[in-house]
Amino acid sequence: MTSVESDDWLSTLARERADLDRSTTADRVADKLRDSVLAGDIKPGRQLNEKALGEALRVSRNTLREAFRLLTHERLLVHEYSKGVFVRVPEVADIRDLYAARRIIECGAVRCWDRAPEAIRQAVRDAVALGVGQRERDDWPGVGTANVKFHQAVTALAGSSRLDEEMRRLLAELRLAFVVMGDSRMFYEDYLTLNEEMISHLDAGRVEEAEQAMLRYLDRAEEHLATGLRDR
Amino acid sequence: MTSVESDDWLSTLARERADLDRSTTADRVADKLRDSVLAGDIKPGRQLNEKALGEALRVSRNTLREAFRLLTHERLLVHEYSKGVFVRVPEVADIRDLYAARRIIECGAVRCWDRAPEAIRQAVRDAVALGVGQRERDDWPGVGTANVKFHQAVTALAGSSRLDEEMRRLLAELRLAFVVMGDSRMFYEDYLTLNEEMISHLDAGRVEEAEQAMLRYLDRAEEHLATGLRDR
DNA sequence: GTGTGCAGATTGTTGAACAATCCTGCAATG
DNA sequence: CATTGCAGGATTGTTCAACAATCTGCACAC
Repeated sequence: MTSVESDDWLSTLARERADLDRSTTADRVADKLRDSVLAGDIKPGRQLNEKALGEALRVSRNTLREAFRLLTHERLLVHEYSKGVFVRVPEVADIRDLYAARRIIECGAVRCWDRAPEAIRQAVRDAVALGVGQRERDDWPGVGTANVKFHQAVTALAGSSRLDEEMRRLLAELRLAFVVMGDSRMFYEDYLTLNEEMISHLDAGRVEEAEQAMLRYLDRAEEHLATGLRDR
Repeated sequence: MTSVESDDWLSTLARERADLDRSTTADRVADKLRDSVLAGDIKPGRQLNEKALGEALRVSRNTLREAFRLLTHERLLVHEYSKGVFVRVPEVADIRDLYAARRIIECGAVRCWDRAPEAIRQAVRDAVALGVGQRERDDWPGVGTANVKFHQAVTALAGSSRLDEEMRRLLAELRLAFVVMGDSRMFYEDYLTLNEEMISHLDAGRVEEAEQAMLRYLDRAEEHLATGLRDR
C-alpha cells in the first residue's frame, strides 16, 4: 500500500471519530424528552417536575436540568426562574417571527441553487420524490416528514452548517404548533404540489420563479398555522 | 387618570419585568467568561479547568458546568467528552461557514428595507452615524463596535427576533477570530465607507444596489479574515 | 371581596463522593 | 531508536443529600 492510501484511511477514520464519542446521558435524556414533546405526549403548557421526571427516568436532578437546558435552547421548553420549565405554548407572534426567519433563510438558499454542489441539489430532488412516493401510498405523516426533509435540503444549498442547525431548530419548534392544532392531510397535499413546482423551476434554471414559489409556500403555511393557532 | 394611562403603565412594567427576574448564577458566570474570552484574556485553545475555575469564581462545579454548556451553545467553547471544555480555535472553514450564513441573512434583511418599520430603519442610520463620529475622534475600537451595531440593526430589518439572536451568536463567534489575529484599524476604515455607501443607497430607494454593497462588504471581510487566520 | 400570613412544595445552589476516562512518565521489549 | 504495556495521578461524568430561596395555595381576618 502507498502512504497516500494510508493517509486516506486515517482521514476517513478521523471523520468518523465523532460517532465513536459517546453522548452524555443528558443528551440521551433530551432526545427522549424531545420525542415525547413532539409526539404530543407532553402537552404544551405542562410543567416538567424535576423530582418526578428524574425518578421516572432514573437520572439525577442535575443531569435532568442539563437536558432541560438543551431543550430550552431549542425553544421546545421555556424556563421561568424559580418556577421551573414548561413545554412551550406556541403563540401567533412566534409563528410570525419564525416565518420571517424562514423567508430570509430559505429564499436566500434557493438563490444559491446554481452555486451549490450537485450532491446537495440532488438531495432536494430526492426529498420531493420521496414525498410524491408517500402520497401515492396515502402515507400522509410520511409526506409531512418528507416535506421537512425538503426544506432542510433547500437550506443546505446555502452551504452553511450554522444555518442548517438553525433551520433544524426552527422546524422542530414549528412541529410544536402542529401538535396543538393537529395537522390536516389536505395541507400537505397542497405543500407537495408547491415543492414539485419549485423543483421543476430549478431544474429548468428558473431560480427567480422558484424563489417566488417558495415565498408563496411560506405565506400560505404561515397563514394556515396562524389562523389554526388563533382559534384552536 | 384615565384607564388608558393606567393600561400604559401596566404594559410598560410588563415589558420591564424581565429585568426584575434575576438570572441564574450560571448565566452570570457565563457572562463573565464570555467577556474574558472575547477580550482575549483566555486565549483560544486553552482548556478551562473545572476545579480551578470553580474555586476562582466561587461557584460549584455543577453551576460552572451549566455556564460551560451555555457558552458551548454559543460556539465560544468546544466540549470534548471526558476531556473538558476549551476556548474555540477559529478555523478558516468556520469563517467560510459563518460568512455563508451572513450573506443569506444580511442580504435578505437589506431587501426588507421598504417593509421595515421606520424606527428600525432609523437604528441602521444611527449606527452608521455613530461609526462616523467615532472615526472623527480616532476611536477605532469604537468604530468596530459601531460596525457590529450596524449589522445587528440591518438584521433587525427582517423582523425576526430569532434571526437577531442567531446574528448575535454569529458576531460573537467572529470576534473570536479577531482575538487571534488582532484587528487592524485600516480594516474598519474600509468597512465604514461601505456602510455609508449602503445607507445612502437605501435612503435613495436603491435597495438592489445596497444589497450588492453588502455582498461586497461580506466578500472583502471574509477574505481578510480567512487570509489573516491562515498565516497567523 | 381584599389583603395578610403561614405551611408545603418546588426550584437554586452547593459540596462531597465515587466511577469512568484521560494523560504522563517510565520501564520493558523488539 | 521506536513501540508497546502499565501503573499512578489528575480530570471529568454522574449521582446524591442537604439547605436556602422562592413560589403557590389556603385559611383567616377585616
